[in-house]
Amino acid sequence: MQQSTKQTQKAAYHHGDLRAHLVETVRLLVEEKGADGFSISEAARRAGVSSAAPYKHFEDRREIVRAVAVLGIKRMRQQMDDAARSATGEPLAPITALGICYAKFARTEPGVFRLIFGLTEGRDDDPELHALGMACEDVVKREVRRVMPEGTDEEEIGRRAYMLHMFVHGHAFLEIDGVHDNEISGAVEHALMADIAARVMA
Amino acid sequence: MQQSTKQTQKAAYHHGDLRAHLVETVRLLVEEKGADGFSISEAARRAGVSSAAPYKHFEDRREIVRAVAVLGIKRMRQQMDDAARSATGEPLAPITALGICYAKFARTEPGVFRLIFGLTEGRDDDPELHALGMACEDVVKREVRRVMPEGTDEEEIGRRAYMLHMFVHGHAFLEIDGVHDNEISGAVEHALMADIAARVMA
DNA sequence: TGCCAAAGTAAGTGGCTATTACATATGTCT
DNA sequence: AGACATATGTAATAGCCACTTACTTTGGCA
Repeated sequence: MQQSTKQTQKAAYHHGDLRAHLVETVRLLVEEKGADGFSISEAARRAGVSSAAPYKHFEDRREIVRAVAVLGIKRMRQQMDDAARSATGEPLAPITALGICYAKFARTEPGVFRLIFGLTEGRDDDPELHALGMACEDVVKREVRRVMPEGTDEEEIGRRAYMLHMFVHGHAFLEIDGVHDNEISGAVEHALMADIAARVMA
Repeated sequence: MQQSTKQTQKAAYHHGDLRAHLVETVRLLVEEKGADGFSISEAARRAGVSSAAPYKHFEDRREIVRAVAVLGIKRMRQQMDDAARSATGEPLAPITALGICYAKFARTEPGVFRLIFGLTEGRDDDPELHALGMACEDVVKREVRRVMPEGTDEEEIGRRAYMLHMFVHGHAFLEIDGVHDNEISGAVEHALMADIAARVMA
């Protein structure tokens, strides 16, 4: 049934690809009301199917939400990779770009961003999500390695990458949670990220 | 009815101070199952009252959870203040201590920590919680001000305080969410925090 | 063509939030 | 002391939700 993803064209069965349709509907609901602010019944209603239909495609509620998180983290990793690779100019530009990208993702998809990071439910030490998180970490390490002197200890690289992660992760959360009053413009954020990158890599 | 808080001694009415008893029960449930992982009915059951009883003391579920968050953030602010004031030695010691304190709170009360920071429900731009958050921020600013050259721009102080906050906030979340594999011992965390403090205040 | 498995529905179970109507305890005022 | 208003509790209920079960429809294929 789900060996490929060309079902989109087939407009299969009754409703087309209900599984994918549900995941997208739930993604929107996660953004709209938070991961715990909506019901699967509501998602089914929006998708135009009965409240029992989702359970033909997913074990339970958690699994649906988990699917949204998995797609989200993959999207995030891709964006990080793109941002780092397309950054040019100063040596620290890719690292700065990574920070901006991270914050931008959180701002654009705060619901999914929160979901990804274990808040509430949907991922209690899930191995797949953990592995995908590591894949993001690897992007950061790759860029750190590129800037550090050749032959630098892997442990030191991990330490720097972690510091960078701490920074941007905190920044992302503080911003989407509105903990600080000051609105941060793009230019200010760029300067902040560049400053952080310089301090951490110094 | 609630003009004071000396009800504790009075062991009032049927159950003693059910309001406070409920808040404590819910605090434990928040730690046990997360802010969205339990029901008010469950809390009522644990407190030994009917499922309607909580609604004599709180408007709705959100208000109960909010009460837990308010107590939590007050506790956090107090601990931060204590940590900063009792730190001695190097000039940056209070700032390092603040970071350690923040991370320790998150580790000790991860459920409440997540709750405080707007995740999920219970505080949508709540003014009281926002004000209490600012009170924490003020502690950090006070210590930053003490270290910076006299007469430093308030804006610059805010910027440094924010950088510190970004760091420790990110660290706290990454740790309680188990994003990284490496376990962090007390000594390593101290070194990390001191390193961070030095980089930010440089 | 006829059969089977996939995908859907309707109806039901048990739990949750919150409300309503009712019962009981308490402190106060006389 | 007695009586009342009010604070505090319960039982019963409505409406929603997650999830299950039994049944129906549909598309692909032997």
